[in-house]
Amino acid sequence: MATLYVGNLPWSTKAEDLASAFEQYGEVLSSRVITDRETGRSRGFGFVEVNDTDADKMIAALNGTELGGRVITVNEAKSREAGQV
DNA sequence: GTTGAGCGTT
Repeated sequence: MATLYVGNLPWSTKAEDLASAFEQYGEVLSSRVITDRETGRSRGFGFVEVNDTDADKMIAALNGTELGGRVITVNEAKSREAGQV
């Protein structure tokens, strides 16, 4: 699988919003929106785990598109932990 | 009741 970084999200975006948007273009395994640790508010970005086979076309399909009224950024995420090799 | 570049959590 592959992890996608999704940035420039509106504050109101939730993990399920990412999932429903990405599911249209490929297989979404998991989705997560990063929220502030202390306030619990959205940080305006998140991550979506997708099938590696679909990752490339999903980035191309969703990067620069509109979600929740804002144009989002989609890239392959840098893994903080396992997933590399 | 806010903000706006950036890469999270066991």
